[in-house]
Amino acid sequence: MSTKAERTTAYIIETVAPIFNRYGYVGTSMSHLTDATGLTKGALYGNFENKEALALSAFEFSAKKFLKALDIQLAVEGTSLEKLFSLTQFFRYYGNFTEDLGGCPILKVGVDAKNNNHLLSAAVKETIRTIEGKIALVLENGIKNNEISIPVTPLQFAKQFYTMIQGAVAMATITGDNKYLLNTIAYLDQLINREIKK
Amino acid sequence: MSTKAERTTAYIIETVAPIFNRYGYVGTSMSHLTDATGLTKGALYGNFENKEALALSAFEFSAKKFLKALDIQLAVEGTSLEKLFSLTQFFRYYGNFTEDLGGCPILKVGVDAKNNNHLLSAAVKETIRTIEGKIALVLENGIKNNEISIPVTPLQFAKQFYTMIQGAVAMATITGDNKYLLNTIAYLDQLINREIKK
DNA sequence: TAATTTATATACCATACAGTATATATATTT
DNA sequence: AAATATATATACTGTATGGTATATAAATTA
Repeated sequence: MSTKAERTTAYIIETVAPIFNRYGYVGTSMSHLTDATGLTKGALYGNFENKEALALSAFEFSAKKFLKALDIQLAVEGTSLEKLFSLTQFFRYYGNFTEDLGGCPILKVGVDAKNNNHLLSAAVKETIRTIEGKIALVLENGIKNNEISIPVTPLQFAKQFYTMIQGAVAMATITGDNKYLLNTIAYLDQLINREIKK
Repeated sequence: MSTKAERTTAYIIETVAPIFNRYGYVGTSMSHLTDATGLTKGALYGNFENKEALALSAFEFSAKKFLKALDIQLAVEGTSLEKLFSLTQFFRYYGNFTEDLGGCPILKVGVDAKNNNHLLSAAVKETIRTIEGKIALVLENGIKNNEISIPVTPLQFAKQFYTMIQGAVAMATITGDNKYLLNTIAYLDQLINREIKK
């Protein structure tokens, strides 16, 4: 069993993550976080060296949650095509998933940290690389199993695929209109069926 | 000729716009702005009611600059196809254009202001509507002149088109890798040639 | 349960924040 | 150029910021 201290650290991270995500690094104050957690500064600084370390742990928590969800979609039983459709289905109502996280962590933290926090910015880039790699792996297997054929490398296609999704995520986030996601996913599903399905 | 006061107001806006864009609304402090302009708080508050009004004027300045560039691309002599290719070419090196603005104002301010500033957020949404409308108009004319045919309404296609571009802008911004833009534009150019060109 | 280690709360830094009242300097008008 | 109107600089609010030293409380170990 975990110690009380470990549970407190975990509690702080999961409570704080959506706040950092929503309001950004500079937009989130320590008092904001003491309010949300019901703890004092002493507790927060006892568990984390400073605000930056806390924000970094918070992003890593959100990123891990996202990557786990991604894994679940791509681990669905069936062909690579079914895995891809499982993924697009996940993004169709991505808003429901990111609600608890305070928005898409890749987009929010990626844009926010760009000029404010190098460590955070680097962590986001690394996460993007991981995401693209996971999608590329599914494509590779699909090619190997003769289920699909793509005109570029798997990684290149994965990048293009995720870029389109992220565009819809950005537009849906900024405008508050989920149709951007629905329409983009409809487009991608068509693209899979017509262009890469063998 | 404009008065000294008007010129000062204009000078403040254009100096301040890229800073707000780069560091976000809360991430930009008034002292940050007095440093950049070489003026004092007295001057800034003499020309703008408060920080929010200043940020709003700054965004509108950036948005207008972007919309003007968009107009130039879409006003190029030729068919609707040539106008679209002129637009995609503009986005190929969009980073050069947005450098002076402190990044893409739609993306940066759109994501940043979402939970921090309602006025700014509304202004971004309005700008997006304008952008989509301008692209849709080109498509409408293309249909009318029998140059293109699209499977959805012009506005719907314009939204999808801009969403894809914005995805590449987001990924290029977050990762610092312009290839996202180059590859997305290559894809879009292909799409135009193969799917909508008559 | 007592001793000890560890975590949290309190009270406090110095600094930076947005914003303002007023004095001074600069444009503009006469 | 003088009078007037306007814009900018200065000096100052009160509050909030991230962070810290230390006291107190609560876990953990003996």
